[in-house]
Amino acid sequence: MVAAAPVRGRGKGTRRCIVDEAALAFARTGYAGTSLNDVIAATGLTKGAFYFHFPSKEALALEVFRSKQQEWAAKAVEAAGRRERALDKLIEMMHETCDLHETDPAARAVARLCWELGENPELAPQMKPFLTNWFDILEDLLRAAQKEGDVRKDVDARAVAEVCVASFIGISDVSHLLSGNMDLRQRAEQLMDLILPTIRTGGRRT
Amino acid sequence: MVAAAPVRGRGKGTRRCIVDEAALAFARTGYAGTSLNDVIAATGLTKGAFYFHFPSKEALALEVFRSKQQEWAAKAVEAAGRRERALDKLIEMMHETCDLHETDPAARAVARLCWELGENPELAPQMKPFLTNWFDILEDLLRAAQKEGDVRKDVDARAVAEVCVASFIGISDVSHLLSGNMDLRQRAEQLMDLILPTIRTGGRRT
DNA sequence: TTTGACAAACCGACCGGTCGGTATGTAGGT
DNA sequence: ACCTACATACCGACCGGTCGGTTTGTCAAA
Repeated sequence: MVAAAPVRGRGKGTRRCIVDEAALAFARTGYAGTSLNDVIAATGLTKGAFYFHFPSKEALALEVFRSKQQEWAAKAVEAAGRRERALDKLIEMMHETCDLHETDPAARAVARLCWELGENPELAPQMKPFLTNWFDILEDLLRAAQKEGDVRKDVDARAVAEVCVASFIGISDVSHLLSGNMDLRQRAEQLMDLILPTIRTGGRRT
Repeated sequence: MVAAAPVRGRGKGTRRCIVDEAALAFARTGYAGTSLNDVIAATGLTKGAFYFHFPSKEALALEVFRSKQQEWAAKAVEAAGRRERALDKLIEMMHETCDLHETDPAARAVARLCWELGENPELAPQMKPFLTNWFDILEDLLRAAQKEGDVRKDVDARAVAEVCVASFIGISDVSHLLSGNMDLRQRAEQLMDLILPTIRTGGRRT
């Protein structure tokens, strides 16, 4: 009819395309605020094509969540590899995450879907690991930093890890609303300027 | 037709009822995820009654936002009044806010609506003051604490204020997802344990 | 090398239901 | 008589999801 159509990526590529476009949409308008029609229109496909690749809107959201989460974690691990000392790794990961949020508008989808789908009791168990995994990663780094002598031995590594993750999330939300993530790095550094002196070896009081 | 109905609170009370019920719904399912029918059903009213009091769903959300925000600020001011020193006022306000979130499930509506409506460019200007007002309040308290000698003179009061607000928001989100706000106080205290030593007079290093 | 069977990938019309919003009616206080 | 404060009934648009059908790629038998 119309020159036989462009024969899209034939399968795997199409699925990727849907996930990427959905990530953008979910990041912008949230899960409930995004209609499948929007996503489908953005991909240039049709409803039939979509439902061949995904059984439901919820399944799409879960895939977006998993996919973007993994992508994020991979970049963080790579960033950590650029440093030797554990405390430097932690800071480097934070900077890399700032980069990611500044560069990729779809990165926000992870957090948004986490809160929104986490409201659903049967989906919450799949959302919580997003947080607890980050808790674990930072806790491990902080413990290592303690062994390396950069962090005071009497700090509660787990507590600090959880505070750091939660605070960063709050900061990225605020930065998104107030400046469209333009000042994310600055805010993140201000956070670290407040926390690091407390946990670093050499100086400070209770 | 149906026994003339109970002649509800006749006006002002009905409006309040709608706002309260809507706040609960928005807190639970967000703006896009909440249907007017849900809210209306929860109030026991009908659509006609709702649209007598509010011109649109958006107007309702804005009223919920304003109302809950004011309620929150009032409690914070009252809490601050219980203390003498500015730094104590700040901490007391934080505790009061924890109480509020533990007690009132609708308190979350403020933050959720702020993010969700803030996405709308023409509504964002009305959402941002929610953050900047808190920034201002904490900044003033920190400056006062500096004058009272509780906070080091060389700390950037504005920066600390913004970090505190943003971090607290992140912490309350995390606490909500992981424990239904059960551990909010604990997390908030852990945050302060990390930040206060850095800004307090007497000890610490750069 | 052709052909025919089959599966993967995609199309687009269509479904019941729900959405936010409107038009009109009416009971009761003043 | 009039206005407030509701109830009832209804609207078109759009929602997530289904379905029958078409096209395209794969591969084996002839």
